Amino acid sequence: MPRPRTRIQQKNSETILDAALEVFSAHGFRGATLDQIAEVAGLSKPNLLYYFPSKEAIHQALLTELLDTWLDPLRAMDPEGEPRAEILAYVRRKLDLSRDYPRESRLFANEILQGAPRMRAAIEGELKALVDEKAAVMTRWMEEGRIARLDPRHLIFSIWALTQHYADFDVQVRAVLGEGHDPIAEAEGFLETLYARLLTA
Amino acid sequence: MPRPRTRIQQKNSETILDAALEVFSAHGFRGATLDQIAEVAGLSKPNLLYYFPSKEAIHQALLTELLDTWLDPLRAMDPEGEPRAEILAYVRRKLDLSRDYPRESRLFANEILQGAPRMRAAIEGELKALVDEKAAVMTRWMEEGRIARLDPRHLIFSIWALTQHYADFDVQVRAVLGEGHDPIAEAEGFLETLYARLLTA
DNA sequence: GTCTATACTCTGATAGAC
DNA sequence: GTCTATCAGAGTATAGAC
Repeated sequence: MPRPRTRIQQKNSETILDAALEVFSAHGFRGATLDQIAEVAGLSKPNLLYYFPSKEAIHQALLTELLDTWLDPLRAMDPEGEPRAEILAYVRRKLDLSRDYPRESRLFANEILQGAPRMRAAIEGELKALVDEKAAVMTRWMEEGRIARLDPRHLIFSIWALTQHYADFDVQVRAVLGEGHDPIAEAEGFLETLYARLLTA
Repeated sequence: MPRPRTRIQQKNSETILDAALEVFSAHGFRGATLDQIAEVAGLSKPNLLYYFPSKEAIHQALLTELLDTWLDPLRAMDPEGEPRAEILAYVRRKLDLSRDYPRESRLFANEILQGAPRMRAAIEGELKALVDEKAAVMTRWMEEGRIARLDPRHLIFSIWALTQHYADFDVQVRAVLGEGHDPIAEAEGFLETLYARLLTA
């Protein structure tokens, strides 16, 4: 993969990655083909492989980029802030990701669902470390009596599950709700109520 | 696919379906190969195709079987029961599915994640109808003041998301918790608390 | 009913002209 | 840098012996 130096290289790399995100997130790694990605990108298949050495490399580039986006909302939770507000803001940020980056959410879900074959290290390392850190903060908040006592890790899991559900299971959510709904807008109110009640001792 | 008449046909069909569930749930439809399924089943590849006409047919057989298993816990929610107990029992049944049938959960997740290409009709039909029916029951419970007012469909989504997360994202959950945990046992307590607080007005 | 051998298609990747 | 042509391997499915 040539380091993107010229403007055209920069642009093509981005075009490829965007097309790859579209296809990988919809079909998984194995289900996606270079032909599809090339078609979406508007480039020839050999041209893809001029910018990236292999299909695997394209996928890896996406995952690496993804991890930061994915962890940012939790990183931004301020240990010195007001506990309830911090947690609700975290929920809102995660929900924003489901709204604005549903393809990234599905890429991530595909990867975990299949046993995280290409992300195991990041999950056991970076992700776990961040959760440990923030779980400690939440535990302190609970000991100070500022929010209700709960298992902080399962609390975090619940936020992941409830927010990502609206991106990952979008088809099902829309099918069940029928026409004329904005699932994520509705979810925002629902989750606000849920966490307000849950965190009140 | 020969209707399983003899005992050996019955047995082989089941062996194949079990092997297929193992492989499809771990790798998705495209990611799974007949070679893998044959290997797990301990049969030859052509022998698989003696029992089922195609890879697609094996997958379809699994999905059809799956839907009933999947909807049963919600079907069993009794409109005449005690509201809080009925909903908590539903949560527990769904969590039992995540514990006892994680492969089925991942098969379902893979299918929805990729836009439900082979299940759309069932989701828009059977699934939606059941949710509509039970949402009406919940709405009545709310109007009678027996549980807190909430959007009943998002309440159901929350139960799906929170329980299936422990099967679908098992790798991540275990990586974050580290050794010496029983994720689903812990989740049971957490979710009991969550829904007790949520349903209390 | 089950196997070996094989046909045929798809797909990731490369060669080489321009 | 981009394209056409093509290779090699994998994968679904079938033919036909036993």
